[in-house]
Amino acid sequence: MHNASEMKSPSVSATAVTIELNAVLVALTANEPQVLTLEDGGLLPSGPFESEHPTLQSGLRAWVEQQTHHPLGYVEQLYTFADRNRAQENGRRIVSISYLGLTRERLSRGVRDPEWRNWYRYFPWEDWRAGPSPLIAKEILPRLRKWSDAAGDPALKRERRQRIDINFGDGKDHWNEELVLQRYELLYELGLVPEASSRAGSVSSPLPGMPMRHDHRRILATGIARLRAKIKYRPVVFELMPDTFTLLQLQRAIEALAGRTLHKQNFRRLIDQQGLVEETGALTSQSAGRPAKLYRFRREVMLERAVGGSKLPLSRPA
Amino acid sequence: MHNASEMKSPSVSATAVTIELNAVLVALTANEPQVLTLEDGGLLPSGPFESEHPTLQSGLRAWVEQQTHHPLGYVEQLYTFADRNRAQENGRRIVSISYLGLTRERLSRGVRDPEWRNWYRYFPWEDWRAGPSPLIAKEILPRLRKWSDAAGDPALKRERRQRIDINFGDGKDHWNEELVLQRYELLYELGLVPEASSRAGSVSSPLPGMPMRHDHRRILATGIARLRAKIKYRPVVFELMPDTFTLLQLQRAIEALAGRTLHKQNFRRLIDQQGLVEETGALTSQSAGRPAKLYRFRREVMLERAVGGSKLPLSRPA
DNA sequence: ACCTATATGCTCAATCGGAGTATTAATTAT
DNA sequence: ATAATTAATACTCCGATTGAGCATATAGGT
Repeated sequence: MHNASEMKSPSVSATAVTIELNAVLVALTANEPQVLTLEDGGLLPSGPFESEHPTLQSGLRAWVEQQTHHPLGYVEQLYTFADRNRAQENGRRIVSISYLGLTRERLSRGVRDPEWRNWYRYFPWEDWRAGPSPLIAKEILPRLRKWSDAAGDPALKRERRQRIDINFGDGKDHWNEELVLQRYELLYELGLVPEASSRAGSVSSPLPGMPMRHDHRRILATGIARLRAKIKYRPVVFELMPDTFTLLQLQRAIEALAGRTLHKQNFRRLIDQQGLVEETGALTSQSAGRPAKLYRFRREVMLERAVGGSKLPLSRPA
Repeated sequence: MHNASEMKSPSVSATAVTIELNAVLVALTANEPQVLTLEDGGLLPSGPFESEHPTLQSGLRAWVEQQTHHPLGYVEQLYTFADRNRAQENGRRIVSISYLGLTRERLSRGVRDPEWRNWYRYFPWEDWRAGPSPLIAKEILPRLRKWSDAAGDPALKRERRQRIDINFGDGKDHWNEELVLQRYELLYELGLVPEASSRAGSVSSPLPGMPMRHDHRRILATGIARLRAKIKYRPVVFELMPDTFTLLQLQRAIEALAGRTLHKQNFRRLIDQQGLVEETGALTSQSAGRPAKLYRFRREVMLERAVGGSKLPLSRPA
């Protein structure tokens, strides 16, 4: 029984840690995905969790809103980890809890430090809107192939080749836009990003793409990956859209996040099948081309659609 | 600039907290989903995070394996939260980080305290393998309807009805097996589970289904929900299966986790389309019925399949 | 009057997914 | 032994979904 009680609650002597909250705050400006950064783009906003906050999320909201003077919309937890490479002055371990936040407005516009940056500056190879990223074929794949060819064991070589294939495809097609994190981790492992420089081999001329301090670029990758996955089964894009918008604007928004172009007609078919939006009655006036209808998000569907498509071949209720 | 530096790292005076790791350990025995519990089923195994562990996951593995004397297979993080209702003797806040773990063997069999329990003892309404759970129509829906009918505002009433519908359907069909957590939370909100008794209204004769202490049943719900979602797009079931198995055994395993029955023929079609398994050449001998082929999991597919199906109507690479 | 840029409507074929029928091959009960 | 029972497997059908395009409509600009 003593064992059990040891398991059930931390002993008083349990290690004390400090909680750090990190935020990947996303907005869309001019059809470009933006993320809020600090210190010349080198850090994600982060702050301590103080015990007066009732929950972690409220703690996060508190300092984000205090810093940005703007309400924060949708928030979801990303991941928690204990950074083994960081400790505090007082020796306490730091545990980082990261969040993804979506917001409609550009916050603190023009201000120098909290600054919005296009997330593709950090991950240039993730933008396929103009076709397969040339960076992959020209810079990345050659180095990855060198790595897989360097494997002695044929089995290991096959494994490495497979891993490259899954993550980066053949440079042309078979691109899975959700693997943002895995791709970053592969590049990190091979020392192809500056953040990896403290480890083993030196960085052999790092790839294009801005680094961040600590593991903030990894956290950003996690956030992008999560968002790219989520837009497929939850109407979260609307958190980033203005109240009314045209279908093309909506399409461009999703394309910006996914880093891929969509088939216009099929996209429209999908949208109205899902009943996600309704016409406002108004039309766009300015700009070239035929005026488009304006739509608004049907907030009701947040309740209607439980989604969660089953890929399981269910049987009849009998 | 001072603002910025405040944001980037916790001040030395930042609140100290204690980390508690919780585990939802799952195994399958005789086609029933089992979860490891302590103290007569009232707690999930949990232990403190000590700073000598390089990562959170290794900390988790360490004490789980020390307690159960068995290696732990697949592990994934579930959620992190700061329980507002709990504080430690020394006043430190407790932050709980929960994990889902899958294991092939029944650990410490027959031992009294770490004990495996069928998870449907905690969530009887989640088992639809024998058809729509009668518990829902007889016990749950009547009480939920009382709640929705009690709403004065018609808009509120509609909202409540919708919420009931999404989560529990009409008692017959439209069941979404992934909403384990949302359903539990709804029941909790309405005070229909014993754990909610400390709050507002007293519990009006709680529903069937064993409670747990603290918020462990909520954590369990999170784990089940995650696993039910994951088996649809990742080959995690195999972490719970023996080395070789028949297709029916595999089907029963998935049915146990999902709480629903599958269409046998279509299930088989799906499995071999995906190329997840290969024949061993052997057949089953004992037991009634025509002998079945034995299969094994093709570990290679872990690499092959990046899966992540897109529901986006992509356009051609142009 | 054209040209260009969008918005929208519709079609067509391939594939997928849900449901069921039919047949084969073992074990168990009578 | 023979029939009943339990599984395993093979196929078929058909409606819904999805990927790709063609065609037409409606604006502003030159």
